[in-house]
Amino acid sequence: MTKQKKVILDILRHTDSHPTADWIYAQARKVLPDISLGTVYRNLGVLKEAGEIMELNYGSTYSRYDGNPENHYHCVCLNCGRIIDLPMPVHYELEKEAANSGCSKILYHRLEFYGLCPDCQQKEEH
Amino acid sequence: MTKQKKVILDILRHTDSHPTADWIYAQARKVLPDISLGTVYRNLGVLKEAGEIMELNYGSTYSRYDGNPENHYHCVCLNCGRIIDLPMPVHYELEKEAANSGCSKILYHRLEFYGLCPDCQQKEEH
DNA sequence: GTAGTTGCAAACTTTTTGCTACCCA
DNA sequence: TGGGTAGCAAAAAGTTTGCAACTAC
Repeated sequence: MTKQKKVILDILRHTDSHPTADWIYAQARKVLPDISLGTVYRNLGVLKEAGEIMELNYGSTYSRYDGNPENHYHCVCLNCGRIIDLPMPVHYELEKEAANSGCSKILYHRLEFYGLCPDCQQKEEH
Repeated sequence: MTKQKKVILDILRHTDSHPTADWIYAQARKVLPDISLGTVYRNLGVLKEAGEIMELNYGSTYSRYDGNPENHYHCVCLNCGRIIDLPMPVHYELEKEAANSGCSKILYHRLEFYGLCPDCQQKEEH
């Protein structure tokens, strides 16, 4: 665990904003001004492999990262692009159903809802 | 509707392989040898906007396209990368639940299962 | 001491874009 | 004849990689 990796993990653990690699890089530079973008990507890859974080790619050309490795569901705002964690229970029974529909050996599933986040919804009402 | 757009839509409507832009380009060139990759991308974008097709990006650096614009669920094989359609019903009640958890104005949702496809599952057993 | 990691920069992949020419209603 | 597309090639955007120097243990 190098200090670079620690800083990156720290940043992800202390935000719920599902940031991009670039944003993480910018934050990390505030602590380690000489850190490089390559190192950020390398460590994000290592942390992902280790199951410490998750990589999300919901309808974008770039990835976002999630410091919470437990399965949980997301709301993706089609207006501002924000990704919000949803405090709803994970429906493992869906995996049984999918298995019966022809998907063998399911390890996990992902569920995202696309719409408007509360902020954008409110703005639209004005 | 130019002939290029028609060919691209035709290719997508007649496969269930969720192909990449590159694969579509290769197929299209068999019919229209002078078609360019830029045109493929442009038309995929237009068709997506028109709701004729869907763009999928499940854990890859590149997108795949789905000629079936109706919401349905997928099984992503972690071994061979294949994406399979699942003939299970769409659970719209999940959207109600998500709305109650803080996601306003939900337009649609996506659900994917990650695991092994029947082929890879079988190979693993040997 | 050394195995693994960094910073840097160049390379790579996928997708987008600018431009001129073309096609067809 | 003119508005919308195509083809081409160059550029953009995001990510990965090779390498010499450096770190952490």
